[in-house]
Amino acid sequence: MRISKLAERTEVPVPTLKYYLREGLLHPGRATARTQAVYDSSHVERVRLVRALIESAGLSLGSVRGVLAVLDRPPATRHDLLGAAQDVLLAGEGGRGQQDGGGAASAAPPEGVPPEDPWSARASALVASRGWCSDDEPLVGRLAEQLRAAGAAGIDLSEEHLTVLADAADRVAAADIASVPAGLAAAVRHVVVGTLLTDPVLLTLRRLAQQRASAETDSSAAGEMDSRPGQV
Amino acid sequence: MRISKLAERTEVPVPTLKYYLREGLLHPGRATARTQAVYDSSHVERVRLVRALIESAGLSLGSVRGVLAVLDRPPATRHDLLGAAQDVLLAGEGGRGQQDGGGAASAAPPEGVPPEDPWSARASALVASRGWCSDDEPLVGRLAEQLRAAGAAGIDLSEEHLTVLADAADRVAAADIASVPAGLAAAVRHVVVGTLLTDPVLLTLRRLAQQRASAETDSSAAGEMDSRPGQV
DNA sequence: TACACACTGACGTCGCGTAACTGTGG
DNA sequence: CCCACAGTTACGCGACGTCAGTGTGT
Repeated sequence: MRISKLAERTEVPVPTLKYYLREGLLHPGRATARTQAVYDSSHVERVRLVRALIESAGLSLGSVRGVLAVLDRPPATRHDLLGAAQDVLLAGEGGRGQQDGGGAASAAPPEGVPPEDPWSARASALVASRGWCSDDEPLVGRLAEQLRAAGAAGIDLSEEHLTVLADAADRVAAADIASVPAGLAAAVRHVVVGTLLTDPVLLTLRRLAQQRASAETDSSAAGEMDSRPGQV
Repeated sequence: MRISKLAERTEVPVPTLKYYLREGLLHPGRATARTQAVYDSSHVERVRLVRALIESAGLSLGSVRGVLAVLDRPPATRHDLLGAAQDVLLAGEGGRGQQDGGGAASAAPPEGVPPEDPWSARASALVASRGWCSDDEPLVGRLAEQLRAAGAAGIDLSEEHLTVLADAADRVAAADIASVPAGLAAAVRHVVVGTLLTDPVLLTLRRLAQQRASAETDSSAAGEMDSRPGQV
């Protein structure tokens, strides 16, 4: 098929397809002449994948490029698979995370162990208590950063709450891994793309469930209300 | 304190603070003269909150504005609380979601019920089976859209997998609601900000747990590997 | 005077497309 | 001859700041 057909089948405008071609998000079609190229079902799938990652998972084009790179060059072993997949998943979902701390002058001297602020400590403790691999610096660091942000915003997660989150993550992850197909290429695709695309699903479900949970609490206690808007 | 002190305490540059002031993300300081204003701890908290929502939750400034509006004008009842909170949470996290479908000409006639594609049906069924309020159109619609995106990208969630996600969401939501403080203003803050800031935590934990789960599977079966990179 | 501040508008950068222009072939 | 296409460059737009100028108080 030619590009206009591809545009029609994917519901993506032709100029955008050309843009993706230029950006390397879409592999070139097979040229039949110097001004003619044909595209096949792989292109359709690719475009749909790109759109899903952008629209649903909220990835940037750059992150999508990284994902595609992994999918195209699947790692050789299943162990490498997860590593590569995690690298990609780290880059995805916003890309913001940790810039330099610049914490001015921490009181702690530059000993062997870095300052080890309470958030990092908590993150490490959680990971350790779960038996999760603690040698994965980037993810644990990201977790610490997120806990720090929550704390700075006035949200202090109770230990129980955090445990529930970790427990939920554990169950979800078990199901994730259990549903991975046998083939290596299919596996990497399923892990990476599946995780990225079910992340928003999980969050939506959380909101839906919150409504329900809140409705129950709501009906049980309906008298008390003090609206003191001062506490920001 | 004056603006330079505020900048120092929050580690946000003065021009950026002024920008936030202009954009209405930060309430003005109390003016002591026409060229002098003082800021207090509420400003410090506010800035930290804004930064956390932007950096950790990945919200846009516009979404942050919406969140702050709800925090500043908390709804009158607990029931309204959840509604308002959900509205905000819908707007947050990217804002992309559903544009017009433009599905050309669906075969189904324009009967009372809209086409009801399989993804919407599945979303509704899931919500119904869980006993979640099914009258919340936007969240269910978003869920359907996310399922559709996953399907288009070649990810078909099994019923079991989806159930695990929903189950996890249920447990998390119960913990979320259980940890809500008594005061109305504090409650809305906790629900909205807490959810937004623990969303990324949950996703990070999922990744961490995936590593662990994968490592176990990895060690159990280590012989089979067929790398056929053709399948996209 | 010198300085910090308030306020304003212009400017810059990056991501993500869109549109316009110039060929070339069926 | 016309139209669809390939390829390239230019342009636009929104988001997120950053800078520089001007005025005012201490």
